[in-house]
Amino acid sequence: MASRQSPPASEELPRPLGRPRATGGVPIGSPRDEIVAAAGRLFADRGYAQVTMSDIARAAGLQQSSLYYWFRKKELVLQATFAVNRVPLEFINRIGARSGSPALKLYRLVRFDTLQLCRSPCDVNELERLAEGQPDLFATFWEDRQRLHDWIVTLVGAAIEEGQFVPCDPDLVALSLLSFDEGIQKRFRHQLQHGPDGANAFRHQPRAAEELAEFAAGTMLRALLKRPGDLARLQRQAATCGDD
Amino acid sequence: MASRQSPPASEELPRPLGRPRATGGVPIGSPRDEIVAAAGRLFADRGYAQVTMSDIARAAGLQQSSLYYWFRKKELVLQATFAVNRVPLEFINRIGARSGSPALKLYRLVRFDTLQLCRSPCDVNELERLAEGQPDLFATFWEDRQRLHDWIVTLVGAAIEEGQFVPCDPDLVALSLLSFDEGIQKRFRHQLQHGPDGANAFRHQPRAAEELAEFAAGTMLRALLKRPGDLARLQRQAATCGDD
DNA sequence: ATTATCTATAGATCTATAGATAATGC
DNA sequence: ATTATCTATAGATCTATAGATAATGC
Repeated sequence: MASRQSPPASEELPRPLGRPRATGGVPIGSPRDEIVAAAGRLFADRGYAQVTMSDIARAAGLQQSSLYYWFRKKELVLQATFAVNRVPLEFINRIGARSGSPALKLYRLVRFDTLQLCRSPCDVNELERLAEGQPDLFATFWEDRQRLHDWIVTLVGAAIEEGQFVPCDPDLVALSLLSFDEGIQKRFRHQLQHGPDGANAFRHQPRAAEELAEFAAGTMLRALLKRPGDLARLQRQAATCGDD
Repeated sequence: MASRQSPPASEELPRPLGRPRATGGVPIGSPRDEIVAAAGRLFADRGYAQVTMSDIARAAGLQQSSLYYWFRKKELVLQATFAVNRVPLEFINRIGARSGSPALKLYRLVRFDTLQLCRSPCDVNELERLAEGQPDLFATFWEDRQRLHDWIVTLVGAAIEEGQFVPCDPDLVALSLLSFDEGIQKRFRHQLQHGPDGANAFRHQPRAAEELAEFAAGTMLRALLKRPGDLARLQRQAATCGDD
């Protein structure tokens, strides 16, 4: 466990294998991880389609074609950026396993999903478009999302059953919740992409992802609860055992 | 007013000016309108970026380069498809002028906006991305959207003032409402783009734009109303004087 | 002469591949 | 020998322009 992770910091880095980079730079960790990190930042900044392999290479200190040593296709870079933060489903299971009413679980779920979408490297709408052409590459992402949908349907059904929610169509609610999260995510990104100065930026106050996630969950739950007054208690419960 | 719009249908169409088309086809109305209509269908189908000038030309019965006689740039085609259904702001003014509580107006607004986004030729997210690079071309679209945002802020503020809504941040509400509409719109489109068979399509029941719009407005209003029981009356009021 | 089309192609932009090269490891 | 880079470039795909051409209108 306490294996030598690195030699004393004062010593010189051991020269890595292979031909040295033209930039003279030396990768700190694994070159692959550095590429993925750089790509993630660029995708989040400009959107996948607007980022070229040249951009990624430059950001990672490589020539364009050297990227192909690590990733055979551009889509594989994106895939890798998603593999990095693939906690969602695990987290969903954790929420599911914990105690609490269906409403509380739903609150946590919406909050978490919004937050997670805001933080992931690329706009879910863009991923969707890419996934159309490459069903296999992004299969896990869509499976996760589908499972989330199905689980929301279950939770909403249970909450109606228990009389906690007003009667409604669970499938329609699930679709709406996810749409809401995705819509919020998009606004959050857009706000980042232009900054407060841009003439094209929407003029609304800048919002933190946490604030948006909390508000989204609160709004949706209030709409669903038979007694909206219960929301405050729900929010206290969701806050006490901090999950994210 | 009763000017001859066309000769009796049985007669031959008068040959239009210019070199005949290679396909032999003859435009029914204005070639420009036909191009815009064809482009609108294609954009809605596949998304703007996935449609090339060749695609549009073929759909309109022309060679690719002939398009440039009518539209100097691809973006201008998109702009024209939006000019076609540019009712939104006018409609918003109509809602504003009519009688009714702020809550009722907001209900109508959300419903209308969702419907309008679902029906417009291209995904609002995609338009957003394009508008970044071409601020001037799509200025009116963004102005409309911004005005919508500002007006929602006003309405929400008024509803809080009157004690109809629970206390909340009007700017955050406006941002959320528009995000919701845009998210719903995206799902609606995706459902269309793949049909019920596609392996990548989200497995939720297919929904009509009207149903989604009604549900979105209802959900959001219920979340905001101090007495959620008022929603039913609101919906009756919104239904009686059919606006769309 | 004017209009609306055509054919042909320049030019830009990316992805991806081929093959050379400069390190280390054994 | 292996590894990881480099340079150079083929190939694909689109947008947009240049200039020819085939109609009608006057």
